[in-house]
Amino acid sequence: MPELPEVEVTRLSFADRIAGAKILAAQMGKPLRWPFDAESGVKPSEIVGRCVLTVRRRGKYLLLDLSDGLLLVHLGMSGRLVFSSDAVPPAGKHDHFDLKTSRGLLRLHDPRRFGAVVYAESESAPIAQKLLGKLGVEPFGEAFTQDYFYRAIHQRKSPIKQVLLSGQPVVGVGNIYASEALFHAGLRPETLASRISRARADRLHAAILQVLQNALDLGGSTLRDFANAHGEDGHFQLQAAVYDRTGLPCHMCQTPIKTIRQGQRSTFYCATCQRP
DNA sequence: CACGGATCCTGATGGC
DNA sequence: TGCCATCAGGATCCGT
Repeated sequence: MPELPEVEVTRLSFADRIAGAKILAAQMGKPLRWPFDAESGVKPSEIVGRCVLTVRRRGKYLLLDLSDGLLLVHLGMSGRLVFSSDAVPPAGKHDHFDLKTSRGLLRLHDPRRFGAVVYAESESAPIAQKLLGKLGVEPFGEAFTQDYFYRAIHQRKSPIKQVLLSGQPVVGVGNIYASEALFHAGLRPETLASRISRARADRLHAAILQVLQNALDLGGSTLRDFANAHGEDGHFQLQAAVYDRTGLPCHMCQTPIKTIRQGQRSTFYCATCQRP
């Protein structure tokens, strides 16, 4: 479910409220993508008594810095975090991680269980490096320049849509925003990344930033079940230009939006507004 | 090494 | 109603 905007919206919705909280209990439910103690050997109960200092984001991961060590949290496809200071109902069928703190309960709800909560001693620990080490640059970071982007995609032989999804040149762009960015850049998703001109790469670079920023401003996309940690929906989906609009008229030219399959994922585009 | 495909899991939806 | 196939916001692993 969550791409960069949704992860960042989630982070912003509870980071300040949990900062400084003391951990009173930590419990895992059903297994997630990786065990909590993968490579570290540290069990949930061992972080009791530590404090949550800050909540950062790297790509689609949330990093909870503890007074000792950190937690890497990933929402996968269907994950959602809820943070509440009020009385909270007992863990349900799809609640797979509870972090009880002095400021409230942080709970991971994740029906498909592609998400993860993993402990690492530090960002340089093997497990942290395994998960974060190969990520591309942050779209809103200084390293994401037009030069960098053009050179990076110029070396890639795959269709540009797949390159955006790979998290390689740049992190945070998932299935919704890849289609949206390509629409705003007027680029066909099947276009081989290596064949994109500098001028069009620049347009795509700008489109990625614009689409992600716009989604952030709107609180993310709520297609099925996304909500921030307060339980509030996002509104980006209401203005998606192509995503999930198969057969509906393009807002720019009225041509029906097309869907294709790329690497087991749906891609949406306008065959008139977007050129190879 | 870069690429494409299979894969993890549960639930919603649509056709018959 | 039931059954089956397909699809869903991710990303790793494995074979080529």
